[in-house]
Amino acid sequence: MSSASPTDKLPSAVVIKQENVMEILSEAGTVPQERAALHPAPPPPPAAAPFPMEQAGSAAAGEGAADQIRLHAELLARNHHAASASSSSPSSSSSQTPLAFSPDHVACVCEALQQGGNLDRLARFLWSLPQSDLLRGNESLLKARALVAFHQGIYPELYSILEGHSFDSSNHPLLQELWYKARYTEAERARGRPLGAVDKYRLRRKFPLPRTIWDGEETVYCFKEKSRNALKELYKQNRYPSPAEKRNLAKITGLSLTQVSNWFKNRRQRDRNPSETQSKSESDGNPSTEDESSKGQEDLSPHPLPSSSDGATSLSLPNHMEPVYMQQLGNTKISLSSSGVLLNGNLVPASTSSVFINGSSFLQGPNGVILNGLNMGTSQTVTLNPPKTTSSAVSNGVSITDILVSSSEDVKDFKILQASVSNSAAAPTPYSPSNVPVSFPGLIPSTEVKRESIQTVASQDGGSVVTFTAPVQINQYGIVQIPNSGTNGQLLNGSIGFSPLQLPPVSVAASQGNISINPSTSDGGTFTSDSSTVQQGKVFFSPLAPSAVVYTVPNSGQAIGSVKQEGLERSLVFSQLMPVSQNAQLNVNVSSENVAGGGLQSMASSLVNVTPSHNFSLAPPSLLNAAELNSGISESQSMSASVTNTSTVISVSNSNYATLQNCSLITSQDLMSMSTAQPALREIVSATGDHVSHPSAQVHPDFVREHRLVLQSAPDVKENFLSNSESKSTSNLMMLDPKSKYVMSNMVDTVCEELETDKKELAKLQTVQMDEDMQDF
DNA sequence: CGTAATGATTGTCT
DNA sequence: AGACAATCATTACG
Repeated sequence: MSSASPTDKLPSAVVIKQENVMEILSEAGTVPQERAALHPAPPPPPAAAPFPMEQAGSAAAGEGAADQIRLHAELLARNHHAASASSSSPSSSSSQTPLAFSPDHVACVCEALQQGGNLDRLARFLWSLPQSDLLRGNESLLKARALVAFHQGIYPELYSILEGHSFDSSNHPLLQELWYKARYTEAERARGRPLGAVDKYRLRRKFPLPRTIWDGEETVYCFKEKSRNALKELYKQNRYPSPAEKRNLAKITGLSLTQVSNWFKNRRQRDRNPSETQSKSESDGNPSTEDESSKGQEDLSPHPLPSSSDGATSLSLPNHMEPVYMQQLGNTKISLSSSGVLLNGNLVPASTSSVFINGSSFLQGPNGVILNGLNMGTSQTVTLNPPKTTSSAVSNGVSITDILVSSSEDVKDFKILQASVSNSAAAPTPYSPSNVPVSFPGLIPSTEVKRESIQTVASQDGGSVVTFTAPVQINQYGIVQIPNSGTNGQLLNGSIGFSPLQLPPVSVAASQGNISINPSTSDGGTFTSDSSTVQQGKVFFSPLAPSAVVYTVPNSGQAIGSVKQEGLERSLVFSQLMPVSQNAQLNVNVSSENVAGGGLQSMASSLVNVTPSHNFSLAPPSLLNAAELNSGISESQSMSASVTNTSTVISVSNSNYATLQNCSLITSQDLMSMSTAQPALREIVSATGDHVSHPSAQVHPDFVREHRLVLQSAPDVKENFLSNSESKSTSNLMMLDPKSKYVMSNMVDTVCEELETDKKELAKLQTVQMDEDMQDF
């Protein structure tokens, strides 16, 4: 996502030809060279005064004024406004007299000169301008001044300009670049050597962009942890995913197809050459060596903790029990391989028989139960205990941490990291592990645990019991609240605890089918339709909106609500399953044959307030899953479904799309909006088409999507615009070349012409276009 | 500031 | 077109 990097040059998706402008400017007898001869000396240093006109009726000023006039005359003459231009005498441009040209004219000229890349001339022009209130807030002028300041190396002036005026977002890219480049240049001069990438990065950090030229939106370079986990998981299974798999993964992770491909590419490369990266953690182990499918059995086999081969004992879990590994990465951690569950966009690889349900993280075990809780409070007690031999349940109530129990080779990756997501109450402040009691003393090898904050996780022999003291709430991340609770408020992050979905590995392996919970559609088909490409046996839960599921533990009146897991029985106790948000409907489509077959069934049945049928739908509508968005984009059929129910964003984008495409006549407003959209479009394009900067932000994908749609439709729009404008003989401002690039043609002509009618629009338009071009500066 | 980890890009090969 | 190797760029950590 290089596009996100501030230093990256945006691809010149929009190219404005400068020849025309230059021709015009030089045609009227003032060839650039001539000008150079006329004005061999650079304008007075801006340091003295950016707009020296006031102070000087000097010859130099007069000369500048003459230059200005000449310039304007050139421009205007071509637009049949020679009369007005000629009427003005050189003296008319003095400070005492009103502007010979309107601010729009001045802006027009500034833009034209910027366009032509003739900064020296632009500098002279600016220098010649009188100080006028009319021009004071003129953004084009300010931008021109900034450019000139940069060009002349007067950086304090540049910074002052950039910080002193809140620029339109369309100008941000250019001005940001000026800002950074000025910083770089200053630093280079100071150090006397070229800057490296890291040096530049440090400068960017040291001199953050002023908000006047930056919307404050952070760029994200690294992928979300859950995305990486999903990638890793698939990688373990298949180092060479098919295009379909990549697409699917892209959907799941919210990454672009290119990013997914890049990731695999890099991963393979780095696994291949472990030498270059000594990172032990990497490799995920031995990627190449294991073919997940073949390794399935191995994966399933527990990996003893480093501390003891007999992990079970160390955990004070039954001996027969498989070792449990705890892992937590960011908001989510995935581990395992064979059959998986996807919740909230998190891919949970299927392991032998484990189900993860979690808004932002989950626990996984070989045969485990995953309960993840955030901020459950100290009172929360989780008990784990694998009944017979295979299953184990783990629940954590850590305020910041999620625990993931995994079964296998992921051991290397197992780490407990600080979770970034928690309920609102959770402060972003780093927590200190020391404050948090760890109740799995032996469970977490110190070497593997980076940060641990397991508050109360206990395991008991005798029965897997997960206990929560009352109230559990569901926060936006899916925290479940338990009604009836007494005093202690507890939050379960993860929202749903599935205790006993654990099935013998066999049953899981054999069972196939997907469970999908689609937040967006009534039919829930968005995911399912694609699920075929997904590995069988996986359960997909698309993002649980802030609503999600309410998981109530009966008997909450008791000190501890409990979910009991008994031996072979797969019982799951859900006392309440209620939609928390609007329209929230829980919709789970479970293939009949499926899954965990009995397991799920039992689950369903045990869910109170849930239809016994295999289907329940979760339709939390306010949020869209990135995956769905992507699917919507790539696959039109799914789009309609999404649109109906979920997000206004989508519908908006659709409407825009339709509008753009269908409009036979594009008004100036349309044009403007399109133009302003370009920066965004360009960003997207540069980002290999679709990298999402903030995949986590549910809204963001929408944004991207929207712009993608716009992007798609843009060519048509432009063409329409062109033909329309031409037919109306209003202007010929922009043209599209075969490569869909903008071509500024006869810019000055048109601009001046337009000034008569639609000055502002054109000026802005032009500004936008100019900005695009100015990237090269 | 050095460095590790990792995402992106480029050029080449098949 | 996709895979690959080499390399660059960004970010974070100490």
